[in-house]
Amino acid sequence: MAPTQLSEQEQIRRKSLEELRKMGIDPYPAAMFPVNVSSKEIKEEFDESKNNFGSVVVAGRLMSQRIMGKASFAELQDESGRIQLYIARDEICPGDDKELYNTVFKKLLDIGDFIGVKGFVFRTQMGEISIHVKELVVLAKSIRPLPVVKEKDGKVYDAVTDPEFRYRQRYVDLVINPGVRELFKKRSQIITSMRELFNSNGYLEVETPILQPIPGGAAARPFITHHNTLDIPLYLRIANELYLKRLIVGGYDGVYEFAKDFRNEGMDRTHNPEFTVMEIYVAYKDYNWMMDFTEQMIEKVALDLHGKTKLTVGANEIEFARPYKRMTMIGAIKEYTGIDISGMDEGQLRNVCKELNVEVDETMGKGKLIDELFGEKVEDSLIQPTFIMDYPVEMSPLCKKHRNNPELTERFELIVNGKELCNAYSELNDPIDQLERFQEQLKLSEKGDDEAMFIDLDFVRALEYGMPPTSGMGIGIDRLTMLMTNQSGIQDVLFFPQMRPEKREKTDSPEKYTEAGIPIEWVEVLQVLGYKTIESVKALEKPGKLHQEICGYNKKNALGLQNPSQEDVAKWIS
RNA sequence: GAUUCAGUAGCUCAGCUGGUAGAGCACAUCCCUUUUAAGGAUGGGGUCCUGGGUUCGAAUCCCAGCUGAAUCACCA
Repeated sequence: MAPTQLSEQEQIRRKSLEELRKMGIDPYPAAMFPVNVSSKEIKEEFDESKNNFGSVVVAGRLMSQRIMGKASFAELQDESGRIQLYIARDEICPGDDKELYNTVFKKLLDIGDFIGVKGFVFRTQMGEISIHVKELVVLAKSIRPLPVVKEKDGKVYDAVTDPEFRYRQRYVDLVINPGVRELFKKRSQIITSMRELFNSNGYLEVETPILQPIPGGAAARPFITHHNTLDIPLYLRIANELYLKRLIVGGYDGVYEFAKDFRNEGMDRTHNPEFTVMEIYVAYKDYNWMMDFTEQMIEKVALDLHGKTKLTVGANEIEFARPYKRMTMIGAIKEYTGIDISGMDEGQLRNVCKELNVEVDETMGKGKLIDELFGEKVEDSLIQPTFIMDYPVEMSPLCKKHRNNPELTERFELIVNGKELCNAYSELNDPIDQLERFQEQLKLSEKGDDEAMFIDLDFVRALEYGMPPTSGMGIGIDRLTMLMTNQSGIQDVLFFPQMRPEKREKTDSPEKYTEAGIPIEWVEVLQVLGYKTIESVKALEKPGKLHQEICGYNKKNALGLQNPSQEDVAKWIS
């Protein structure tokens, strides 16, 4: 009997796998299985009086078994949900051979196995819609036990709640925790809903480069990589703005892209290194139009998803119905602090910040100071959807100056639940102004701002050919999903949030041990005892301790191996 | 990056002021003709995250580390 590192349950399942094979049943058959209905359709549409569903074929995971003599109940889970199976021995084994029921179903099948069944739908005495099974086949064996989560009247028992487990093994989370698959369907539906709106307006869905020689369109630290053939650095995009505007130059009236962006910054409950944004650019529009359009989009998303516009998010009720409140940034600061900062110079602003205990430092210019004021004193208070308009020009190098005030820009953000959700501009299309703004950014960068934008001369060249007046808007899809599904962490709306890599212990091959003079039969023992590398054996100082450990293990587990002498063990170590 | 909390069976968790490692579910064996989170009985299963220290004795106390979470800081 070989020692093993598999748990008892895993060993049993592997044994069952072999038993199935011995019985001539392929635990991983290749042939397609002709499913003709989902569990959800059956539950929704079954009508006893019509006796519809007289012949159904369904497949999924076996999630529970309740065996009562020659009849059993089981639960089958497919993508749409669960349905109860009624399995009677003499129904699935009409002849003399009762192995399929007695051995395969009762003994060799486990929770998590994929099976397929054929039968008819009926209602049990307890009133539950069930499938009376006539035929049962094994579709795929599961050899790793699934945590068992139970649900009764909407109450969940023994849910797997450990975030590390849920995020690292999302496939398990999806199988066992009710609602998780549904949540990610909602995410998809949000995107579909937006796409419908854009397409119905005739805007074109496009794709632009993820690998960019100049990471533009936002202020953020990029990931950097290297292209071997060109032998140049390439950056993973931090935004798709500049490429989409090039397409407006090229003559499209409306373009949009659902894009993964990458930022090499901190990770927390609202930041993942890769995240999804949607950016849209529409020619001949301005930011006023875009505010209307954004409202329309958000309202539609809420309605399509929930059939209503008033949603609970955390402790708040949020009304997503149009129209949303609109305030200028300076107006909002005035409203929430009582201080009118319009016309103030840098020194005055700095004093205001000090007065209000807003932390500032020497590198901050006028725009940054106003931004800090807003972020500290206003943003958190804006729970209901609110457009904040007219940001200082220093903060918005890609945005057109305000038509009435050259210190401001025609920019708005949509703030919901105290957090920014959308960002939009009347896009800057003056190539000379654009180049100057880039040069301003370069100065910031020389001052040590590692998030200042790079100069993209090709983009300036594109603007020189002429770009029509255009309005653009970007929205974080992950954050939108969090809002719309009432999730508090970005990790909960990403299938595979970024995690520190799992530490896997290095394990040496048995050859390495035998090369060091250790007999093959002791290798697995050593590894089970935690000496997974030959170095870890060599690192030991006292052969006596190891000798005792392995002899003890041999005795305890009745392996029947001939114990080595202490001298032998000492040779392994030396 | 700072502070706090957590890590015990496949899963959810208990384990007090240090004294033989526990429950439920899951698993195994047996009994049972239709159950509803779970029919009954019996049983197996543990690197108490890792490494040090204190102690006659550590899951428990101390130190360091690993992993995760929360709060804060930073951050288009």
